[in-house]
Amino acid sequence: MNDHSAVSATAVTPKRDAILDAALELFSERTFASTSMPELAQRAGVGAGTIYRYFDSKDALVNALFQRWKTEMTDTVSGDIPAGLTPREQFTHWWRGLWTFATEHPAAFLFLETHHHAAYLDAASRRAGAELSDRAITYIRDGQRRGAIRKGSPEVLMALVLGAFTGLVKSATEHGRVLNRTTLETSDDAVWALLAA
Amino acid sequence: MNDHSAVSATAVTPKRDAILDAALELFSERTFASTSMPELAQRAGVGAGTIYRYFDSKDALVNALFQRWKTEMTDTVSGDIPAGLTPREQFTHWWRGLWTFATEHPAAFLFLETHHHAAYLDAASRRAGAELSDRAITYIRDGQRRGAIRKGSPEVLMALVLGAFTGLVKSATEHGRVLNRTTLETSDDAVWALLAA
Amino acid sequence: MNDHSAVSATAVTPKRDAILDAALELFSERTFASTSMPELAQRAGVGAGTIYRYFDSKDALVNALFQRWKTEMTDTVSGDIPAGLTPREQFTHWWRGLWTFATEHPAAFLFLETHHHAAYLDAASRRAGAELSDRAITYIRDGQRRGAIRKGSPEVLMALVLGAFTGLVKSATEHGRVLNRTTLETSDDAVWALLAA
Amino acid sequence: MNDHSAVSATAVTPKRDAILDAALELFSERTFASTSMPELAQRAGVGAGTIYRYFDSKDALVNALFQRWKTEMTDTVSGDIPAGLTPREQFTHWWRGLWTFATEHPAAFLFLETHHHAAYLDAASRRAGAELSDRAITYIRDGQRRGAIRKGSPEVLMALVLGAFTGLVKSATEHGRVLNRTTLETSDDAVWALLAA
DNA sequence: TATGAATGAGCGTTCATTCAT
DNA sequence: AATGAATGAACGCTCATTCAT
Repeated sequence: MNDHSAVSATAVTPKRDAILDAALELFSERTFASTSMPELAQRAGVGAGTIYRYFDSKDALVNALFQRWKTEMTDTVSGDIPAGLTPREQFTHWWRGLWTFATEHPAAFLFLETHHHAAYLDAASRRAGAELSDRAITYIRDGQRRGAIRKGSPEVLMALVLGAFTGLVKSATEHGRVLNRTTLETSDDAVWALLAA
Repeated sequence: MNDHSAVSATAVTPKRDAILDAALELFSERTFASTSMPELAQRAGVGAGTIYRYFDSKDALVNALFQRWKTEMTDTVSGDIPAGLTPREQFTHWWRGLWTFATEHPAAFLFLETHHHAAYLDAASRRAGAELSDRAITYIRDGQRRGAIRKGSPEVLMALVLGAFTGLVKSATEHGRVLNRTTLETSDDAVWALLAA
Repeated sequence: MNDHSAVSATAVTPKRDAILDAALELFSERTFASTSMPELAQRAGVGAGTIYRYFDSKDALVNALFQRWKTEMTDTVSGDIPAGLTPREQFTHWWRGLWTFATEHPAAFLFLETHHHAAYLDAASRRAGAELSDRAITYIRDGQRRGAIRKGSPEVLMALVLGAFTGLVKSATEHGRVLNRTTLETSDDAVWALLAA
Repeated sequence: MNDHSAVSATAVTPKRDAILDAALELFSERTFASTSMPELAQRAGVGAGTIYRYFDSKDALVNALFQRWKTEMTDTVSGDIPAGLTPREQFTHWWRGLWTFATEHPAAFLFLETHHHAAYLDAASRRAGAELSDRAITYIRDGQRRGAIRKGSPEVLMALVLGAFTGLVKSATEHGRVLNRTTLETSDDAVWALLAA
């Protein structure tokens, strides 16, 4: 069992990072199942055996990658929403957070989306995956209590909102467009209308 | 090259259908890449070699499957919208059409979604995939002209709407829920609010 | 799980036999652990994948081989000892049986000897391996009761006798000699002296 | 080429010894082929690279180990047989020597036996392996000349005797028994009967 | 001298595809 | 038309060996 977890976060582990970076590229270009370890090794610029110094298996690698980026996304999206805002203002923080993450790390966003349900995700990955949803549902429930968000199952509303954002990113990726600020603001208004009471 | 194109559309080709049906089951249970041809042959109740009488390769099979279901979905969703309706009424037809397809063929809906970007899709599949989007964009553009749908890029609005629906279906699947009529009506209102001027 | 056990014993399965024959050659020339599957496939004249139609794994193959030959050896050595003989006469049947088997199937004899304790042998192999010993111990116990065989632990006496025979075969193999009839008769007398009361 | 041959025999080379000791343990627990160098390094408490300061390769290591223990066994078994004894008395020295070595170094005894024929043994190992046999054959030939040992090929008689002893040790090991003094004395008599004229 | 991270050839095994029946 | 035994390239992974530190 290795994962170099004892190494401090500031330690330089360039090969481990090169492997994770190459994995993110390949798993979002193709998929996990259709990326081979030799291919990954080559892209990372390491020997095939080297991957196994850092990760126990292909599955362990994809889980480490998933957790790393899901945590980053959760922090970026829901990490620093100030208290004392109206639900409408909070929504803009959420939407802008999603936009920031998807713009800065488009491959990571698509990787997380594509691999969300995958059979090879372990308990830690599933827990990491649930955190952002949990926070969003809390936000929606609170907004409903304050009369700002429409009635209905918070899970359904969240699914609609996150689905809409995902649709936006995929569409932009497919057509080679970027998510510009105009799109951000238009969509912020439109999706808030979906949510508003 | 075979695809039985000489066989008339109404001819009964039970093995071909059995193969496509088994493929849909397996590709949505696991994934395309992690389904093997012998496995597929067994599920379809045919010999492994028989698949190659109907499809040139595994890739050709997944393309045929994609086109079959994308066509079906396009027809179900946008096939019979009566003329002379308001944009709001038309939207309900669209949304109900999506719901009908996703409810009657949940595996097909998820299969189409999952494989939308896949590298192995050929030109015909991509064309089939674009048809529904094209019709939706036409609808949105028309609604904007009539002042019923909010301003903004039709592509973006469509991405938001289809993304929202996809989010709904995936969420239901993940939590083992079905898309009931209440959810249908609640979401119809909410998503129309997203779209409405 | 395959092992073609449903196939009748008289069915011709030439590839399966070719694989087992090649495995016997290689496992006795080198060892199980240092024989590779590609090497084995080549020696057997089949593709590497073909081995896996007949055996689930390398371990399953070595177990099938062990059981096949241990059964054959048990039958040859202890299968047809007539009733009503003196212990001395019975001993000659045993010794001649060992000699027959080791002469007709020298590689099999060495393979069985070398792999007797191996960690990868399964329960069925261990059971097959114990049968001949059990019969030999019964013979010794009976000879002791009749006063023809010397006192002492039957297990120890059997270990000495079978060990002596094994030493003979290994020595012959090492020096490229065959076990001729003179050696057979000399050793029959000598080993009976070991056993006799 | 290294083997520290410049180092005097009495020099303390604790790492080399630690490596050889760990190798004996592991090669008798599993086998040579299924013991990895990193595993061996860890058991010996040295770095993986360190092994290569003392031994050129895995093969060189197993040869060094073989020679070390074969020499020790030869000395223990045939090193101090006093002159002027009868063949019967000498035999007891031989048998007791084997028993002493196998009791004090059971892993070494089994290692030597298991690797006797191994393809990777070099000329020096084969020479070391032949020494004890040569002395035993000289003893048998002398005993035959004096009329104390039965007629027949000395090689065959030696193979029977050493084989019998090996069978005894393996049987004891398999059943978790030790070679006690009673067994020693019983077997001394029995095996002398095999040898006696 | 000693280390252990790094390598890449080679392992056991799978699977898309072919072809004799 | 249909089969499924057979293939061999390619998979995930291991390990003897090297070499920068």
